[in-house]
Amino acid sequence: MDLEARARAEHPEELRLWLRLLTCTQMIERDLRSRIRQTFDTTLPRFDLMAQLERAPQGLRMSELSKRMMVTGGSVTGITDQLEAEGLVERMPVAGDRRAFSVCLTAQGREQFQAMATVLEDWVVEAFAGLSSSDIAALHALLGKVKNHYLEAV
Amino acid sequence: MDLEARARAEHPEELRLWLRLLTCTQMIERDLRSRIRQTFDTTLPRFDLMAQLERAPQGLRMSELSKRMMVTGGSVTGITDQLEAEGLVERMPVAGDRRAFSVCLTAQGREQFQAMATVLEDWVVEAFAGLSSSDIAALHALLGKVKNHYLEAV
DNA sequence: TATTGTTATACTCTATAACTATA
DNA sequence: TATAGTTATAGAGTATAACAATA
Repeated sequence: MDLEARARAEHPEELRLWLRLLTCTQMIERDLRSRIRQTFDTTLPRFDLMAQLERAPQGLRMSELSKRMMVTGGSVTGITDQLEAEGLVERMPVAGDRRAFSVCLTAQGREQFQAMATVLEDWVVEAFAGLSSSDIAALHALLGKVKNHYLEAV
Repeated sequence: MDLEARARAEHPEELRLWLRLLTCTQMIERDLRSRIRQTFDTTLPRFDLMAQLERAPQGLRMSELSKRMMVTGGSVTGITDQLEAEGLVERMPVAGDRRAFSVCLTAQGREQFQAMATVLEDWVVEAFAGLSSSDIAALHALLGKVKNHYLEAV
């Protein structure tokens, strides 16, 4: 067995795991994306940004959104522009730093987010209908390990 | 508690699981995408298409690629065009159906794929370094449940 | 001099729908 | 009439880098 073949044989489990993780996520994501667009005329990144804000009532800075959504600043600016134009979020000045903004959900944005989240949750429940409660907990915990290790490594 | 609040309270675990699944996948995907582009000047969907072909030495039809990659036919055509222009894949005629093609890796494509896969595997191993062997097996099995249930539901 | 956020550019992927050729 | 694949269009997301304003 040559070096390359050895390298492949040594850790095929991780690669298989990655491919399966990617498949599952894309499968569900494609479905949700299609439904969310048809039902609410919006996109997953826009929903994601609103979800971040919903958990941060005091608002988040552009840089913080960028970090949490794991997207570059330019993308956050673009998505925020769209949502602001539709009156769903607003840029508030930050006391003590005139460079920065705090992006907040408007009342309308909060209302629309709640409506979307309710429906989305039903879809997500469907997506995981093959799992028992303990399966869900186990999967959540394992992915937590992946996430935490990754964040520490960076 | 009104209906909406009940709906949200009844299955918050699924939504949390979905968000974590999405986060983990995007985290790893972003990293791999960046590395694969800088190192090999290619993209994940292109790699994915080549990976599908690597597992199917006799080649795959456009429609089969579309199904396995879970993207529309137009996307497959576009990616195949690029790869064919670079001599990495080729469209072969299918005996008995002059409408169809069988897309195959060329010798050069197979060679380049092996080189990429070897390096990518190391990156993927890094990504899952927080998991033990049994964790990996468990995660793989749980995602398998998700996947199979989803495919049956469709 | 560093940081916050925006702008400009270019590219990839994606879906949709209309289209051609063949079955 | 249905299927395989292509084309055309339009849109979103992304990265990069240059830029403005402020720290």
